[in-house]
Amino acid sequence: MKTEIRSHCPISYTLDLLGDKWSLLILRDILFKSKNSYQDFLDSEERIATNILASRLKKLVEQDFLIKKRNPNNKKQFFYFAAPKAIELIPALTEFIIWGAKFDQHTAVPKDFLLKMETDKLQFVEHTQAQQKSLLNSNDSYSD
Amino acid sequence: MKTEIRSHCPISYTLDLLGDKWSLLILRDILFKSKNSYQDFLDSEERIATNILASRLKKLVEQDFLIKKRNPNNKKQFFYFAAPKAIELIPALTEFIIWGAKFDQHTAVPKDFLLKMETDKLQFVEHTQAQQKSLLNSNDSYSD
DNA sequence: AACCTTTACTTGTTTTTTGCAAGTAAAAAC
DNA sequence: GTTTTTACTTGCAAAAAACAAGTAAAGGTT
Repeated sequence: MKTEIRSHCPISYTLDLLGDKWSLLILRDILFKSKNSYQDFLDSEERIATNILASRLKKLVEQDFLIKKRNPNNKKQFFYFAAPKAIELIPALTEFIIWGAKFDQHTAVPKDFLLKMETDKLQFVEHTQAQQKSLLNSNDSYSD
Repeated sequence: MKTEIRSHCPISYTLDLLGDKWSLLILRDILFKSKNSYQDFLDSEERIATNILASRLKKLVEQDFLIKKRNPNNKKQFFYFAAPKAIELIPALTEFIIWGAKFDQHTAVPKDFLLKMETDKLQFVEHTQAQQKSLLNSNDSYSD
């Protein structure tokens, strides 16, 4: 899978890597919902197709957004962890959360949660990033 | 054009509205590059096709991201202005700029500009938003 | 040891979206 | 009155996504 880069405008570049229907939703599952396996992603309510999921995971690993590791307790299962390139997307995705919650009349985000998130935005971002970094480090020893 | 909403997760919702290959690039042109007309958008280096541009502009107007107005000095030309729903995307797009500039080895963004943007992020965001709001207001009197 | 389940995919086909080339139509300029 | 500008539309080809089904290996169950 080759990703065509339309230009070196930073917004365009980001969209070329991640601006399809599913890549950012997989990253959302990992970064904000503690999901890590193929089956976890399949179970998400947006219902990604198996072939699309497989091809997106492959691309995200190839492009260093995700790191794929065997579950040491179950040789047939793999876990996907956020690499630094993905962890650095947390500020942008946080702004998407704020925007989406503000303009979706039927948003799943509770009002008080949103309010807290907006006032303590930096804290929320840094806390989420620290969480992902420690997850990544704690599994450093695993193979694959 | 009907937009299917996959879920009311705010990230998913945002992507359902804007997560195609071109919508956010049109908004970038308006929000960050002072572009406002059909011809301006066609001239962008990413080379959108005319039919796609027309259909995206229609959708963005229908969904209240953009306001379409006649050029009062040239009856055949239209201008597209960012509505509040688009102006509120500036924080998210700013994070995309920062991310894209950081991870694209060949980014068009100069290092010192990026550094200034990161340290004075809030100021950059608010300045860009204020600019767009005044543009919108100053054209309030135009018809269409 | 044989069978069933879990897990992570792949394959083949249909549908939807995008891309490309050309054409239209009305206002404006010359 | 002819050409140019501006904003599109149309028709067809190519690419991407969606859907349904199948594969294959590891693990668990009897």
